Amino acid sequence: MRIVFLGTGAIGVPSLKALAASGVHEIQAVFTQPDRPAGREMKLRPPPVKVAARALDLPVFQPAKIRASDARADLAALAPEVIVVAAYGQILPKAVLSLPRLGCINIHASLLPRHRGAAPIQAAIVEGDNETGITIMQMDEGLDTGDILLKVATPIEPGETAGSLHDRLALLAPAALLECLDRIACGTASRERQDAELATYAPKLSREDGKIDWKRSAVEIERRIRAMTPWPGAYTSILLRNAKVTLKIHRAELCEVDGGQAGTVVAAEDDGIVVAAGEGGIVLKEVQIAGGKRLKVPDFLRGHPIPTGTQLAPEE
RNA sequence: CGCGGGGUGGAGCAGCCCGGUAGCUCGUCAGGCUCAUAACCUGAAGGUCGUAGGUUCGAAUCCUACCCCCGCAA
Repeated sequence: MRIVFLGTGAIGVPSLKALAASGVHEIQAVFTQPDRPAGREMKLRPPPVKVAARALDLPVFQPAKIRASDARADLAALAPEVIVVAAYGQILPKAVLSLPRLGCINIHASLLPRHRGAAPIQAAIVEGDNETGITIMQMDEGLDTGDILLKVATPIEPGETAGSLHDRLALLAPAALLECLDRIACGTASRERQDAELATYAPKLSREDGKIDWKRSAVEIERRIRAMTPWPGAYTSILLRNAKVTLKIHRAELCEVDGGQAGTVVAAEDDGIVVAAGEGGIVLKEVQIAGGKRLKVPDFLRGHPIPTGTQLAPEE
């Protein structure tokens, strides 16, 4: 099939590569978001999909707005049979959705209708779901509301972070996508309408979402830490040398704890920094101070002794 | 020119403002104590203080340039 690929985030990269390597599909072009100032120094950085597309020698389009008339004209000129969308980052107008004969197919990183929206992977972990997956759907004008073509589930392992889950899901997508395109080509694709009653919405994350509220239960906090890793990162603050600094938490586990006010350090040993939560306790295993390197707790404690009773996130 | 922190024996840090013998917590090695130990005691090895210049009688410390790491912000 003649395909145009619309994607920006890394989750679409394996799928793009798989399409290119399939032998049966022709990727006419890749549309991705413009290079944006990012990273330190605010240098212009190309999105992951662009890098992959370039490596595959595919034509790349980076319209600021896909709904702009010239961008639509470019698309129309290619006359794709189907458009594949993966974490593109822009809402597609009806004119684009109806452009290809077979419409637009979206790769979504959750089992729809659960976790529609921008941050489905993180939401699945925050909610404590036992499983999540990849949904291939026929796009319509709503936000992730289109008919489901294919779903692939995967269990969420204990201790799994959004980062590791993201990578696994990204690798799950290609097979599902190819299977789906096959069925569409043969006319054997089945469509399942989403049950709106079961829908949940996973809004885009912000920096604030990584802030730990120690009054919540340890179970919730532990999930949040895993969900926010590696981005935006779970963090709290701590008083070191009389200065309040941000402490990023890379790895933590649930633990037993007796007593202790929420947010206070109950013990700080090489085994970890034990913090009392609203209910239960969290033991920090790997942390990072602002400006410092990511450190395992034993190393961190060498240079930053933390007395028992220290209050995290003081005065907030 | 987006803002900011940092590069000091193997690890993590202090010392820098107010130049003048390299320090702390660990680790490593040896010895001791002990039924024994990751515990405790004693001792030892190990550092061009990111790189290159400059100021100075003297620079980890002050000045300049460059390299590398990281937090914020996106």
